[in-house]
Amino acid sequence: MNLPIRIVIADDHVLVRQGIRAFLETHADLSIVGEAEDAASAIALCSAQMPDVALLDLVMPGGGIEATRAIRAASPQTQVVLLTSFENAQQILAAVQAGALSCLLKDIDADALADTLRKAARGEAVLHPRIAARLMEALREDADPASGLLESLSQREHEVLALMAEGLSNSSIAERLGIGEKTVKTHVSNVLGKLNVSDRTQAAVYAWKSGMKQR
Amino acid sequence: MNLPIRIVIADDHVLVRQGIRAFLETHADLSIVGEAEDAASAIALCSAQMPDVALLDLVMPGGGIEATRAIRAASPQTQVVLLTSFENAQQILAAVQAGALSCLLKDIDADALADTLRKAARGEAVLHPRIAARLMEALREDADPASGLLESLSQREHEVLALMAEGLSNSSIAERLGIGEKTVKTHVSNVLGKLNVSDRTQAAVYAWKSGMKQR
DNA sequence: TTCCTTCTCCGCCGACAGACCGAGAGCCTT
DNA sequence: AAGGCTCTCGGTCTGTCGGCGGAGAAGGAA
Repeated sequence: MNLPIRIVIADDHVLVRQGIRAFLETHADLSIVGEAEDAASAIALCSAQMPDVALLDLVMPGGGIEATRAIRAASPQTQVVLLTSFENAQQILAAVQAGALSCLLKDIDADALADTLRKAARGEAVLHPRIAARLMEALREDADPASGLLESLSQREHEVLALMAEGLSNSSIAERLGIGEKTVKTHVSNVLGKLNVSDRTQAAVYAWKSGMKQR
Repeated sequence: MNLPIRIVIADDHVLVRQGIRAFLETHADLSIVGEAEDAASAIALCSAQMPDVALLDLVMPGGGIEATRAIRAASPQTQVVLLTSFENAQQILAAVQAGALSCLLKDIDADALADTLRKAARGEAVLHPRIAARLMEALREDADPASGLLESLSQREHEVLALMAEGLSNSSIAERLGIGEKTVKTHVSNVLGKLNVSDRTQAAVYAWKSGMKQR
């Protein structure tokens, strides 16, 4: 057996921290090297201790996501495992993109938590099944265009928008589609009108935000 | 107990289909209403049978992702569950965005498969833990900018680009940042030069493609 | 100090963008 | 046949964009 895995716990509820500590102390290979009750002290603690794993509550004073980002920046070898009571897909997505490795619900049992922490120390991610399900939902949602406005575009206008969204000028679009530049300008004007935006850049941004796939 | 869950299996290997069928037939509430060996016949079968769940191999002639998309379009009440041997995050992401509900690895045991199918019939998603881990990796990867060119931008230029990427005009950016429009134009010109693009739309597209997050 | 970068701002000017006007041809529904 | 939609193209005009050259102030590095 190697050195014990060094862990920092951050949660704004004392009871939760004590509970987790009590759970984890029954495992000899897990060592709790510090506790914090808000984002700022969690970040400071991780900067000082450089733990293997930081176990953070997603909702805590100062913000669990901000804490994740700061800890990952200050101490890259520290893997962040998030605990959450609720299943908010957007928050979880943001947390993952901020650098969180694993996400667990608080109803997890002690052995599974210990297992997740060991995996985290090795860089292996774990997603709670219910969280995974929510994440799937979220991904499916922002995958579907269904932004309404996009559907009002004609076939040709779609093509023109797609090329606009690649950064092409009117003349380049005309060349690519084999039509006149004046025609392209007409299509562009129609697209701007239908999308309710005032210039091609906003149209391109709209296309990207809507996840227009026809690249 | 309600009506049995109607399932279509699609896999290009006969042995796999027979194996799955043998597994599932031990469950009284699961009814296999058809088998297919490629995307085209799977789509046709689902259009005709309108099953509750389609169990597809991710790699099959015609493409599991295309099959997923077509089945979801032709028979929206059919939930798609994907089976895969490999853990390619990009493919899985694409599959989820094509409308797949759950993703499993082929090393799953029969009871877990049955459980996943029952959940799928109720619209509940299941992600295989190893797939979940890969998905997390992928999400973390395309979250980090690290596009090189972006790092040559100064702080102010970053801010200006971020606002360009939201579709703001020079005057709006000036207003937002509390500086003169001429100054904004200078920054914009510098950004265009550093990013090696010729207009603000291309810069905005670049920002989006690079996954610039500083919104 | 000197040099370099960054941020700020100025004027000039050509080029493209986008609005507004009209119009002909093809296609589909009524 | 009439009306509607789409795609095509034309002209005109105003505004913004973006390039070019210049410049002052502040801060850090050599």
